[in-house]
Amino acid sequence: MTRHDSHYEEGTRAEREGPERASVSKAVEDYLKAIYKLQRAGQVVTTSAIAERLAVAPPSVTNMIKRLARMNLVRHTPYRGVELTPAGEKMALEIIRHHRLLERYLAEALGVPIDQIHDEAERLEHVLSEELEERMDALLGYPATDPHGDPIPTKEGVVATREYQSLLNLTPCQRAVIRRVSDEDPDVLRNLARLGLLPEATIHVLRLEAEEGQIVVEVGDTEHLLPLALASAVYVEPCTA
Amino acid sequence: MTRHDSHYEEGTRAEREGPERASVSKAVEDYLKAIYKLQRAGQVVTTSAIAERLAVAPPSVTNMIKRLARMNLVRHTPYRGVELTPAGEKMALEIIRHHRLLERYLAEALGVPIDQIHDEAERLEHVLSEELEERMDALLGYPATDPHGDPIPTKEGVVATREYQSLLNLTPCQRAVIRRVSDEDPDVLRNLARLGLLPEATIHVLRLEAEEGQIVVEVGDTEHLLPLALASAVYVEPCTA
DNA sequence: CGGATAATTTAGATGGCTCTAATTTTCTGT
DNA sequence: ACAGAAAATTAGAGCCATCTAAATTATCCG
Ligand SMILES: [Mn+2]
Ligand SMILES: [Mn+2]
Ligand SMILES: [Mn+2]
Ligand SMILES: [Mn+2]
Repeated sequence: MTRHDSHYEEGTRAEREGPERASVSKAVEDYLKAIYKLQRAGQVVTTSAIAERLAVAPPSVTNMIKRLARMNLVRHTPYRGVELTPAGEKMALEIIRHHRLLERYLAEALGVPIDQIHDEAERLEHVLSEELEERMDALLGYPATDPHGDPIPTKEGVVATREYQSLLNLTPCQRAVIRRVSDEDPDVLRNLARLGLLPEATIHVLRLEAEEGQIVVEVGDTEHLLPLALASAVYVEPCTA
Repeated sequence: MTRHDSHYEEGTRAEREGPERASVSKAVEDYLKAIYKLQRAGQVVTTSAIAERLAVAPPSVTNMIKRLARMNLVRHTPYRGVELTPAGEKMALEIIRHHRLLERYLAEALGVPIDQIHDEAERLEHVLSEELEERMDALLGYPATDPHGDPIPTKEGVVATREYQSLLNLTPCQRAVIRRVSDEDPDVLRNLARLGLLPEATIHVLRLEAEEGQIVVEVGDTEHLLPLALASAVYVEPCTA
């Protein structure tokens, strides 16, 4: 064979991995992330909790757990649940860092609406290189949180967790700064964004209309009737002054 | 079971595909792109050519070709080669569009060096949403080419192919504008970038030193001895004036 | 033309990730 | 303490994408 040195333009480059991090599949990364989130939410992490979160069947989870255990990313006690090893936690935090940094980048640099950034980041997080991560981070000025107010773990895997209280706990006449909004439901998020109820905004609780299931708040100069469904997605830090 | 509506933050969203384009795997996309490139380079597209380009074994290619044929993305004549169907070509162009748009975005918006943009784009191209594609395109002002000078196919799948002549064909004293540089070899690319020999640059050929295997060119105000290895990667449009 | 050689395909296997159905273990309530 | 329910695992299967070794088909050349 005359080995004509492959003339390609955008084909796959020859393998030359270098001293990169252990490359794992998107599936593995998603499981680690799910386990991390469940673990951090308290309680022991069960097979069914993972299955529900990832929308897969329980046997798929058992199967994957065994693989993760073989890779020393989780510790598994059969019938009892899993726990991330330090290596597993490190990897989970790396992906979460990617996710939140991407969310911020998408919102800030590309103007993607806040209710769409999650899904975009969900796909991009698995293919973000360290190089690009660093560039985005620098370009954004090394942000501490994503647009939902969740902390961005550092490159070293340190995450500054802070608990804020629900807007529902505020009493009339109180002022507070929004610190976090739940990124669970895109619809809720879209509505919060429409009302300007996003992290860093200052709000003023005018009155509670519990019977009617709503709260009257002032944002900027306008009053809003806030249904509880929306209010419960907002976490705040009361003004001390 | 009490179906507690899954409280997740960044887990996989429930399936609600909508009227998206037929989602195919990264592998399928890579094969289509490879076939497109080979097809456009003339001749019939053989199993071994694809295998070499994608760095996989020939039986893997045969296997995938059958799958692509079943999906009506290629036409396969056993032992004779493959050809993209219109649907297959459309998909190939879509990925190439992603790739080149991403290259441009990475270079322009994130300052990624030109010799690194290819590999980054290679991973990102498979997860770029139409939404993001549109935003990047707009932000860049709807560019016609990528940083290597290759045309970016339109959303409709139209690609403006132009052939330029090699810098090697120029005669002494001729002036020309660089229109394209080969993106084959990152090292070559890095060296070209260092000398300012990138698309849109104007060069002036001072003399050919064929025996010594180099060309003396002027870029901006400085002279460079250009080894043939570099010169052969540069394609130009001679100045008519 | 026909044999050697090269290209391609077939055969058979593997790993990753998923599923359903069946089984086993754990939990819970009386 | 134990029966029934719930949760987890095992068993068995499938699809995707890859591999090596063997068989088949095409090409090339004397
Ligand atoms: Mn990273
Ligand atoms: Mn977030
Ligand atoms: Mn697209
Ligand atoms: Mn390019």
